Amino acid sequence: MSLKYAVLAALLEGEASGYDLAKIFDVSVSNFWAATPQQLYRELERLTDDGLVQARLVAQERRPNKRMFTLSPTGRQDLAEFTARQPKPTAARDELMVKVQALDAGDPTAVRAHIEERIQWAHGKLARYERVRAHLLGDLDEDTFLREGERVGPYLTLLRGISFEEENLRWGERALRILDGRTATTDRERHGGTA
Amino acid sequence: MSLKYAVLAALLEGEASGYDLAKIFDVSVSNFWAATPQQLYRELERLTDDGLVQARLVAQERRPNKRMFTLSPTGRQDLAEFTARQPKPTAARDELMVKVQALDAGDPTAVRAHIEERIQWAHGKLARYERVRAHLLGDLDEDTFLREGERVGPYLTLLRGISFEEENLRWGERALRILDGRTATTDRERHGGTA
DNA sequence: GAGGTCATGTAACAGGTTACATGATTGA
DNA sequence: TCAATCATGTAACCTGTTACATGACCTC
Repeated sequence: MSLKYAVLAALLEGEASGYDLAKIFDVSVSNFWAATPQQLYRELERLTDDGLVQARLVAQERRPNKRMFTLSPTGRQDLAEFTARQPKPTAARDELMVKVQALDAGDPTAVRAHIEERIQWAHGKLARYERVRAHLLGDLDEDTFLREGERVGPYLTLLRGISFEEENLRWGERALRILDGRTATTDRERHGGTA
Repeated sequence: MSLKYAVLAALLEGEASGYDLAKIFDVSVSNFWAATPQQLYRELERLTDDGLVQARLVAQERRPNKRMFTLSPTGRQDLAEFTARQPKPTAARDELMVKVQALDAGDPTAVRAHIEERIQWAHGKLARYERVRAHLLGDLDEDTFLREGERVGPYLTLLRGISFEEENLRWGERALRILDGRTATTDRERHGGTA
């Protein structure tokens, strides 16, 4: 049900094609709501049928035709009412953590490598977030933007995305140190100790 | 597909009924994999059919009968192989953030109230996590446990859950200050300023 | 000429959500 | 007596995932 509103909220930025939305979801919305392009196309179909978005066909030369979608007044109002309703609690789905949970009965070396990949991933995400942040701020400094900017919503969700990835980094580094501390112990036990 | 392994990983703690698992998911596993009781019952059915868990019926007096589930050797091996495979990236689903994203076109007062509720929720989760942490540590201090404890996996995922909720708290407080700064500005503009 | 981007879509299946149902026991 | 706890389950529906298909362009 919330994918619907995530799409409507994304369309607050302006007219977009399904393809555009897929990219927007990939770089920013995915921090709080993940969706595949297929989900988006299906959802846009429904939103158009229900009159919450307006679609117009744009013919292109040398490119396939595309459909551009805009929030309709009904859609905007539906979205506004949604913001007033009480949200459901966060539902996390992190496969890495399932592997970490089972680490001791599994393959600790492989899980260690997965954690390292997560750290690299977080670095990449943070770099992209910094570009999104600069774009949102435009030529304002942060304080001015937060006091007077027209739309702080996207900035607030971005801040949450940034702190999430920073925590991934901190947690990951700590987890690696902990795991290394354990193999070190095993090594000392095996070889007779070097403390 | 990962719910399967989240259940198997939870059964590493020992034999449990569907009802027990629902509680375990509620207090700890839900940080990285949320599931309703109905999902768990269905999954346990499948895991039993596939021989990854063993079920035994326990007749009770004054209580409905229950089925207790244990990891089978096959299940344990399947879980170990799972830990070695590369995890999919995290998929976030946070309805509050959808509302925050649309805040400027919605009901900022209501969204502010949702953020306050999220803060309260985070306080509650943190309190419960501290109890889980004390339980995991037993009578060891943290360093010793991390070096020599038999199962650090659940402790590592717990640390991630704790830092997630602490970030919710920090983000929420900051978001409230930002929103208040904006209504204050509007008030000054309306009434002629008090700076 | 191989792989990436633009741009959309179908179909089949797997997984998640919600509502409902049962029924005894225990504690406020 | 009301609500919560223990304990499981069915059915219907809605969402999410994966594989596949099309086809022209652009860059290496």
